[in-house]
Amino acid sequence: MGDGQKTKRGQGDRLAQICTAIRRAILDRALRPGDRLPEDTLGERFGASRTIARHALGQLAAEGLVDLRRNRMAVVAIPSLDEARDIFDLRVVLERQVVLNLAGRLTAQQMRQLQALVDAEHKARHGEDGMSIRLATEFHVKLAEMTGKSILIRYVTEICYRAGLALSAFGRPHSSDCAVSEHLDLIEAIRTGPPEKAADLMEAHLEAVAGRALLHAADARNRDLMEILAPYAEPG
Amino acid sequence: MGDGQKTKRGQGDRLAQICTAIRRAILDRALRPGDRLPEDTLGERFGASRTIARHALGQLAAEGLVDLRRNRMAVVAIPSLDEARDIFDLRVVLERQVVLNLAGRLTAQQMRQLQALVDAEHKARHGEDGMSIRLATEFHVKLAEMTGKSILIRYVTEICYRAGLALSAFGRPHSSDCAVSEHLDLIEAIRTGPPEKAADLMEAHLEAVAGRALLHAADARNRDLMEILAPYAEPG
DNA sequence: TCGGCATCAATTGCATGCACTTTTCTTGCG
DNA sequence: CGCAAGAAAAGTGCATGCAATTGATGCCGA
Repeated sequence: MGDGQKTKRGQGDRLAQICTAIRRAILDRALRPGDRLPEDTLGERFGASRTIARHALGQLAAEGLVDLRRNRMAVVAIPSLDEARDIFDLRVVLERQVVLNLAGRLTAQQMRQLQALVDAEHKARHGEDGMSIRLATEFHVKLAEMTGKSILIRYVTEICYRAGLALSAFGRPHSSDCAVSEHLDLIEAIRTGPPEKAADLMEAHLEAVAGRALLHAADARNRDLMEILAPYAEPG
Repeated sequence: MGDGQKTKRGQGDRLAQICTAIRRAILDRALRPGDRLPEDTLGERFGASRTIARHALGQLAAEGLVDLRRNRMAVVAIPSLDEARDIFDLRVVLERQVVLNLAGRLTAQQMRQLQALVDAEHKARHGEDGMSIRLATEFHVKLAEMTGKSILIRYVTEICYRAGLALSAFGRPHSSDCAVSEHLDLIEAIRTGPPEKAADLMEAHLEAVAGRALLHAADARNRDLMEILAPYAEPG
């Protein structure tokens, strides 16, 4: 064992490896909407052949993180503003469910885990902005995982990543996307509060995030060309 | 044009073709939980190589319809009773959203489309039971599509298929899984009623379906071995 | 200088081949 | 007669090769 460097080690799942790497890169804004993802490059980077990279891109496309058009190079998905809104709308619904499932049932150990994640967020707050989306997402995903319901976990995880992508597309770079204190309040509400109240807090939290990021997004960028030109289309 | 039979025609997407074929087969109960899905056979059946079949299986696994374990043959997923319950729980939440989106906004044409689907269900009612799940599912999926929200559409579609699989695993063969009249009531409620009321009706409808199928499922089959043997474990 | 067109490098789509793993069948033994 | 060990068959995991498509480059005429 402890052999050289590549041939037999993580052999297990380079596919999953590629997927998670790309997901993380998207949350970190290292990959931004529209960025190209050539199969060769991907495969080469991870010591796999195009076959694997291709398969990974297929999975990511199924998750809505990658756009895959025939005979064209794969690109990181470019969410429209409407899609972004729909994503956050549904995210609210799903995460409300998470909170309803969890309210009043957190074990001490789970509390500790969540606390640790929030601490990490707090520390990273002093660093660059890029990591904040990822850490915030990890918090929300961990919450979902605590429900133990695999379907809910999968959907929440997926939609959190897509929301992160939307934030990357529309959020202002320096906006504090997920206020750390809000996560703390959330934990407290889930631990003590009545389920409905905790769920409402989650809803408010997510609305706040979406609001901060998307409210005036149309002013800032990515507007449809039609929309941009509309005012200029009047005769005279 | 009008060439022979295979080489250049549907070339476009044999992958999607395989996926939809398997999905339909699952809803029709032609494929049942645990059925084997060898790559070769699949590819051969659809005039594609294993590469494509493999990719298709990957997609279906991502949707939760197929179980994919390393070096083992793919099988149609075998939902546990808990999973089945979680699926229906989340399905209720998602389809409530669909109804809330649609309530009071159906166009005349949309009404006609839904009516047509219910008619088809009514006709098939006289035929064998197998088709009823698929037609009922098509009704629910069509409703989701009418929201125009791609994320909602994707999740509802997926969860409907998984629910169909759960029904296939636990539902009694002769149970009328989706009462046709309930779908009619649903349409009416969505057209006229206040959103919340329509959503409640959808919830009641789905609870009824799940209840009919899953309530006593544990009595009928698929019990855990531990559970089965528990009464016999007493000493003496 | 600019737009259209041919050529070419880069890239995807897919099948096939080979190594390895699992499953099934067979055969010999208790 | 059952059953376990081993051999053969079937199947998966993955890389690579080749044809087809695309996007870019450069050329030429206006």
